[in-house]
Amino acid sequence: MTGTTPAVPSRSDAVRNRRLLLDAAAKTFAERGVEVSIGEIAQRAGVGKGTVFRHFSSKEELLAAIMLGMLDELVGTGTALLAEGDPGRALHAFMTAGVEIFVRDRAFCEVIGRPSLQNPQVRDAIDRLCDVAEALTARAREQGVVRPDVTGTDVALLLGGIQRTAESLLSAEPQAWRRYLELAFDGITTHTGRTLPHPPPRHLPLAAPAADHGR
Amino acid sequence: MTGTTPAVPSRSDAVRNRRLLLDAAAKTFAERGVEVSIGEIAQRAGVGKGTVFRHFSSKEELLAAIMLGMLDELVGTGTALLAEGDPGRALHAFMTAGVEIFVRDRAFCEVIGRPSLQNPQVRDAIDRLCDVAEALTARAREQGVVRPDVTGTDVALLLGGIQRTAESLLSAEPQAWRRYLELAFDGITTHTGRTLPHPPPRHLPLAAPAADHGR
Amino acid sequence: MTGTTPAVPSRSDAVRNRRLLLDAAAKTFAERGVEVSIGEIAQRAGVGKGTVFRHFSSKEELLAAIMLGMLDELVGTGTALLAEGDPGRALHAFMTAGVEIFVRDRAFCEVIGRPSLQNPQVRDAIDRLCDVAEALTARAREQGVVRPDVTGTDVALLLGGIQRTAESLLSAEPQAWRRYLELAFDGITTHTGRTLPHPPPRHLPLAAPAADHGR
Amino acid sequence: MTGTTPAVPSRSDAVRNRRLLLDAAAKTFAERGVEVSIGEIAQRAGVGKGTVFRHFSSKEELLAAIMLGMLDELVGTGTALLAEGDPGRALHAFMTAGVEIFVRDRAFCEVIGRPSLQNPQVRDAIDRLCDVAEALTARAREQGVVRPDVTGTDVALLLGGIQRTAESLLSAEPQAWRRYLELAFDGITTHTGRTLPHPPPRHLPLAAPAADHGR
DNA sequence: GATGAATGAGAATTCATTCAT
DNA sequence: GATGAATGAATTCTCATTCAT
Repeated sequence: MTGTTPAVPSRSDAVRNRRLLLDAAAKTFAERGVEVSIGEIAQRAGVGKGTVFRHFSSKEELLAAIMLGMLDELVGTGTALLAEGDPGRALHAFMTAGVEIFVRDRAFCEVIGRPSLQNPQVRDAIDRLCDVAEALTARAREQGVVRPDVTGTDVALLLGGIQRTAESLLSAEPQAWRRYLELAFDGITTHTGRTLPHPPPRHLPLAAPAADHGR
Repeated sequence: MTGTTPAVPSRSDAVRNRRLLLDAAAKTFAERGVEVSIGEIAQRAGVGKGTVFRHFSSKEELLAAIMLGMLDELVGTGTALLAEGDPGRALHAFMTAGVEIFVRDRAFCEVIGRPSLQNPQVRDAIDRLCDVAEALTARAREQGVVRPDVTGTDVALLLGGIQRTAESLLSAEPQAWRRYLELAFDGITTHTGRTLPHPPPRHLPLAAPAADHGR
Repeated sequence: MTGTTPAVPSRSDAVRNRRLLLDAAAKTFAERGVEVSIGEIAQRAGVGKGTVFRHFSSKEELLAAIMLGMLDELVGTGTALLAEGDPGRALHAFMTAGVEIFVRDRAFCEVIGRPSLQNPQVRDAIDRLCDVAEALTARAREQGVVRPDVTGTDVALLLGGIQRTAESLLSAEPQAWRRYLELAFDGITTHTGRTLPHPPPRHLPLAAPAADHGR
Repeated sequence: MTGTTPAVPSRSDAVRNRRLLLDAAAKTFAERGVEVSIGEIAQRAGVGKGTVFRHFSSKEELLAAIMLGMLDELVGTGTALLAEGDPGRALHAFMTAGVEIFVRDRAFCEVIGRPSLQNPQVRDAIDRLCDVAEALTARAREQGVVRPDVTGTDVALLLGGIQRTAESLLSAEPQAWRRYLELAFDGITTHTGRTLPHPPPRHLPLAAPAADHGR
């Protein structure tokens, strides 16, 4: 209903294959990035290439399905953390979980927030992510833990930025991202009195292709 | 003298074509990223494909030449800023210049700090960049503007992270990166009393291939 | 099972295409030598270029498959001739069959015994060829038909030499090679009392690249 | 007069460059075969690529000039050997000198007698070579040293065949060709009573392209 | 439904030859 | 005359996607 591909197949072997496929694709995309060939994913899943295209009408859509899963997992984590008593601690835990996803998954880094990923379901999931990030941020802001001009979207955007900062260190120092998470956390929690120079974004617009770079 | 490719050819037509080529490549890489084909760059420069390979023995080398120019420009800016009286202001200006390069150039973002870029000259330029970043950072640190546990390499790494944070906003709001630059600057200038959780990196190791992601 | 490429695909269309491909490649290599492009072979087989690479992972491998077939055919002929009562006649028939392959196939001439052909299966087939040549030669030697200092490897090497001797005559006189086969056969069967000046080779070492010529 | 390229340039630097070029081309072709690029030869000669084409209107023509020199050297050797008292010894020495050229020069092997080399001057030189080979062979034949049905052209053709026989051994055993020279020499000197099955060729026809294989 | 075979556009790179300097 | 810059056709190989089995 949300595309050309049935969300859930009826035959039991089809259900099983879809599961195998998602698992194999998740692992392969995570390790090798979006450039992996469909053939390799199919092989790793133990199915034929045609089966991939039966379940997902394009590579793009398969990738989107994987992203969706990760985004929703993070949304779930954030939602659960809303129950945590200490708003600052909750926000920190949420950011930790978010950066961990980026650190763990190469394809996720490569496409999240990039114009190449136009899938509407993913956009919706990103909106949900911003919402839960905003909820967590609002609590912390109200308690004075976070500076008043920082939003949930800022927080969501920072996740990828933190991973990117640490990226070249990670193979030698897999935990290096924690350093930059802390730096960023200090940046948003501290109130220096200065106001941030640019108004906070409301949505992540997934810019039109080829427009996110170059003047 | 700096490799297999003469840095500057002697004949006037070659000089002119090299210039056209570098300009076209810089623009094309900046706008479209490293995936652009040599054919497109050649076309844009108004020369044949073969001419590209006469001047640069591979696509990789052409890309490295472009990167080198940008890195050295930034190193020059940083060096000049060492003469600025206010260390904090100098560091801020340096970071602004750095992020601007990332924001302007898609290919730069795609390869800096990634294992795919193994060119030794580029590595040297990155070392120089870290050196000047360290010099600027040390001055600011000594004056108490920057927290004692932040290094020049941290600062260099942050440049890409700041761009990445703003990336998806830039097509709609080209100046949005300034917001995240400020956030990051606050993060490094403020001393909350907490110590950063991971020891500061000394070098940018240009991580071993295929190891910067995945578990 | 004999490498990365399945020796025989299971689907009938694949079997058919593989057959078309091998036939087209064999003919084209035979007529035009190793320099023919994959595109031409594909065209001649009536398939797309990609299909060639599906069946054989590189041009090199396709060529090796063709060579292997011819070598094994000759090994089979030699083995059958071991049952022939007259050892001299059997050896002669083997050499005839061998030179005929060289005469028929340009690519075979171009790569057999050359360092460019490193395929281990082909090397094994050449070893088998030397073995059967040695078996045939030994029988003839024991009967005094062949001089005592001539080996099976000599015989194997002579096959290419005989074709090469006649090569420039063949387009005008397709049977001219028989003349030089006879000359060579007389050379190995006669015992003049003189000893050959160089010790007989045991193996065909497939010389290290770039070392088979030049001082 | 024999082409578009002046046989001998008049300016002294041109004379010198032609010499440098021929020397460099001879060495390079000998070591690396006909596939070497003109650029490499030019570099080795210390001249520009354009200079090569000023002296020789195509790569083909440069190659022919080199071949010509080697053929004429061998013709000279053969002519001198006509003065040797022992006809068998003279023929043997001639063949030794001939095979040595093939062994020493990779490009020579690759093109002599092949349809790709259509140069008329080279054809004439090959005719001269056959003539001197015939003169040497005739003397030996008349003395009963060589069988009556072997001609000078047979001898000329055998030179390449002998090299080809030994080819794959030469990197490990640089003198291995002597073994096959002896075998061939025994073949032509012995008279077994059998008659060679194919009539002797008179000329080396340099077959039309693409016709020397196939069928 | 599953399979994997076929396709063919597209990429980087090489090099003989031409021609402006 | 000498130079070396420019050219562009040609090559091998990859891979998302389609479709016959």
